[in-house]
Amino acid sequence: MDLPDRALRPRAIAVADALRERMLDGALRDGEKLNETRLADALGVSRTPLRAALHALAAEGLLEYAPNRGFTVRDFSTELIDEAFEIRAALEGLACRFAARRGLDASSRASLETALAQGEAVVATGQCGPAELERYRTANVAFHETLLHAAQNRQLADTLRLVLNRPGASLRRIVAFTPDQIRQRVDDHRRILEAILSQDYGRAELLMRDHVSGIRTAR
Amino acid sequence: MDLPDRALRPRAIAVADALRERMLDGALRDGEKLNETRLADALGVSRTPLRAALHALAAEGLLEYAPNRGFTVRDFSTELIDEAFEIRAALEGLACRFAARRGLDASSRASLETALAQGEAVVATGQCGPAELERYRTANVAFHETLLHAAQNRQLADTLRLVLNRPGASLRRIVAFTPDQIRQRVDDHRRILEAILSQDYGRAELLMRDHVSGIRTAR
DNA sequence: TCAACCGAAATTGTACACAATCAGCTGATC
DNA sequence: GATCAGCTGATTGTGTACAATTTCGGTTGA
Repeated sequence: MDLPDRALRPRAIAVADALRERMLDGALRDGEKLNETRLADALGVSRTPLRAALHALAAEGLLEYAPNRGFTVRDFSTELIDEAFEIRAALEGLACRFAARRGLDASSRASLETALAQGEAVVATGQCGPAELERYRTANVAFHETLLHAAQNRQLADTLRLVLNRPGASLRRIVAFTPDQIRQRVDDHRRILEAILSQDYGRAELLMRDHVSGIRTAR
Repeated sequence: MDLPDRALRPRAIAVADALRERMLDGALRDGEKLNETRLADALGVSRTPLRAALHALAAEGLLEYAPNRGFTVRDFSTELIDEAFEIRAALEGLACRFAARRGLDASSRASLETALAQGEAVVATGQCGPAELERYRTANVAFHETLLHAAQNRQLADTLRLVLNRPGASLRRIVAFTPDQIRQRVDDHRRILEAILSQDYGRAELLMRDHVSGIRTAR
C-alpha cells in the first residue's frame, strides 16, 4: 500500500491523490472509519501530512469529519449517485454553453472531432465487448474533458472536478452495455458538437444536460 | 486578530472559518501571500492546525497552493465573479427544481412565505436606504437558504456552498441600489414560490436561474 | 438485569523541533 | 555589465512528543 514516491511532491498532496484514487476504485468502502495512525503507517508517512490530506478531502466532500472523532469515508449510495449525476448534468451543460458561446479554437475542435471519430469507429464494429467498451471509455473521457477545457472557466472546471471525483459519477464509469446504447451516446456527442460549432449555445447546453442525465437514467 | 474561542471546536476548523470570513469581508486581499508563521501568531495558534485549515481552504478553491512556496489568496476579479454567478445560477436553479419536484413541507413553505413577506414589506416602504437594504438582505438570504434546504440534496448544498463562499458571489452581497430593483427581485421571489407550489419544476428552475443571473447582470 | 459511573486504553488535536527547500544576496567570471 | 555559482536567512514540509478527548471494559449500586 505504498505511495508512488515522486519525491518532488509534498507527501500531503501525494497522500490526498492516493486516497482519492482508492475511493474511486472502491478500496476504501463507504462509511469506513479512517484510523489515522494505522493509515499513516500503511502509507508510510507520519500523521502530519496525512491529516492535512484528510482535511482537504473533507473539504472536497469525499470524507465526513466529526471533531474529535475523526474522518469517515462518505457514503455514496445509489440515490446519492443519482443526485451527483443531476449536478454533473447541469454543470457539464453549463460548460457546453460556455464553450459554444466562446467558440472552439482549432486544437479543441480537432480533439473533439477525433474523440467523436473514435466513438463512431467503436459503433461501426457493432460489438460491445470489453475491448469496445474500453475504447469507447477513452473516447468519452476525451470528449468531455476537451469540452470542459474549451469552456475556459476555471471555477466551473474546479466545481465539476469535485463532482466527478464522487465515486459513481466519474467520467470513467460507462453505464452502456449494448451496441445500441453506445450508438446513441455517440450520436449525442455528434449533435452536441454540431450545436457548439453553430454557436447555438442554448441548444448545446440542453443537449449536453440531457446526454449526461441519460447516462444515468438509461439503465 | 484573535479567534472567537469556542473551546469545543478544533482550532483547525475555527481557523478555517475565520479565514473564510476574512476573505469574504476583504480583510485578506486578492493574490496576497500567506506567511504561515506570521498568520499562526496573529491567530494565536501553532502552524499545525493552521496548515490543516489552509489545505482545506485550498481544496475549497479559495486559496492557491504551490508546493514548497505556500498559499496565496485566490484572485477573484470581476470576470471571475461573473463566472461564479453563472455557476451559482445553474446550481440554484437545480435546487429550485428539486424543491419543486419534491414539494415543500409545511415549515419550508412557512419560511419562504415569511421571507417573501419581509421582502414585500421593504418594497412597500418605497425607500432604499441602508436600513431597507439590510432588511432585504436578511429576507433574501432566508429565501435562498430555505429553498436550498428544501431541495434536500446534500451534495448540491455542499457544491453550492463552495460557490457561495467565493468572494463576490455570496448571498449576502446585494447588488440592488434602487427601490425598483428591489421590487423586481421580490417579484422574482414571488413567482418562483408560485412555480414551486404548483410543482412546475421546469419553470421554477428557469425562473431561479434567471433571477440569479439577473442579480449580477443588472448593474 | 440494568443503568450509571469510573478508569484505562485508544484515538484525535496541538505544539514544537528539525529537515528540506526556496529567495535573495554576494562576488567571481566572462 | 550581465550571468551564474554558492552562500545565507527565511519559509515550508515532516516527524514526534505530549495534551485533550473519546471509547470501552468492568464495577458498583439500585
